[in-house]
Amino acid sequence: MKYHHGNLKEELISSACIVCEADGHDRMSLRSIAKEAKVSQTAPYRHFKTKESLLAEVSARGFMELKEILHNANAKKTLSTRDKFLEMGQAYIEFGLSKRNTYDLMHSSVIDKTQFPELLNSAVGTFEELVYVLAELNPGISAKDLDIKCIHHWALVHGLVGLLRNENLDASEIDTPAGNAMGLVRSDIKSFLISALEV
Amino acid sequence: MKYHHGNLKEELISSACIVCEADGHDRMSLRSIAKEAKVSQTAPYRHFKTKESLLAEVSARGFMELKEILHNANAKKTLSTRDKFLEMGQAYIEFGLSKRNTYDLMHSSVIDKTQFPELLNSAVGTFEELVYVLAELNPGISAKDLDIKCIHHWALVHGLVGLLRNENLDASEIDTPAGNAMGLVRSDIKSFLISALEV
DNA sequence: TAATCATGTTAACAGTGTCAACATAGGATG
DNA sequence: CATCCTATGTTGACACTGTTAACATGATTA
Repeated sequence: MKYHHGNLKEELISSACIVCEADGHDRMSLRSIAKEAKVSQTAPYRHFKTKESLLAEVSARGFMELKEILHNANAKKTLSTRDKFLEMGQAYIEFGLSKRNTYDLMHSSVIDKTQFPELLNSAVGTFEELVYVLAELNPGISAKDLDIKCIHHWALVHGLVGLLRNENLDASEIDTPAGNAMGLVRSDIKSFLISALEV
Repeated sequence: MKYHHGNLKEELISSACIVCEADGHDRMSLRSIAKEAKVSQTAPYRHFKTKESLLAEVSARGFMELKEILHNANAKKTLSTRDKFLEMGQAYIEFGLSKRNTYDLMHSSVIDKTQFPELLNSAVGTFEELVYVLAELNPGISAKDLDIKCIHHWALVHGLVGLLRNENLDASEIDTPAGNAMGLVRSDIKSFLISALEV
């Protein structure tokens, strides 16, 4: 039994990523992931100043993964620009729905992002990928209008993820117009995007 | 010193509303609001099965307040239907930004809304107000298309609140295109809505 | 070889949600 | 009016949390 773990920081982060996605960041305890790494409950404090800073790392990885997903969607050379754009929208939404709890953390207020610059950089990546494709799609647009258009579309997909994630409205046993519409949208995200993104 | 408080449930809820908005729901403890009501730390359990169920009450009040705000915006008789619609969008966003932490709770996953039917009803209220004005704005639209349009616009304002709330992007000392665009949108929400909602 | 320092451990503190057992008072019932 | 029931309060306890201080270990470096 060696006293020093050797790779503790990395193991804590990847373990935290798994637990956060499985249980939600608010139900993850530092002690439990320390135990999982077969290490004392205060060992994580040699690598992370606080629990928040470990969560920041998890969040940053989420943003990086999302950025890569968006980048891949935008890199499908067989597609038209418009289709790449739609593909990105769909990929974004699917990420938000499949990595539900991680996505939650990424936009949670438990992390004060002004204190984690590298996290901020990761978060901005989402925006940048959108800029590329929208610029291609709107030749001659002013920089300001382009930025606003990005926010518009980012807000749309981000908001849709938020609504769809809220299982209160659809998939509940209660039959409401809102719930039914949610189910409709969820079952065919691409059609929704086509009707919504087409301005 | 009377043994029975007389109005404890109501006092706990309204106290929780204040604390949640001030500190965020994750930093609110049952014990602290019990102490604030000058009552033992387990007294709340006579009125709420769990902390979650008290939070559900707070969330429900948030939805009710939001519904009223939207209703008032939609009831301004001097405005055209289109302007009422814009007014609602702006009111929604301003609620999300001013009642930041409450809005957070309302869309948080710490409350399993399927277990709180009255909360679900309140949440659906947001959707209903939107249905009214969009139906008026799109005469002859099919029920299905109307529902989808509602989700579209709801997602847009909901998503925008989420992005603007994330102080990581604007108001940070770091100068990024995303941050600048956020500041632009925030400074003139109505203009943004006009450009975004106009399909 | 000796010292330094990153990285581990143990012990402790204050705080949390929650439950079981008990106390009180006010309204219903005889 | 006396009695009991029940809603509502309290005390004490449990297991858990994040976090800090003090100490231990062992690899790197002078």
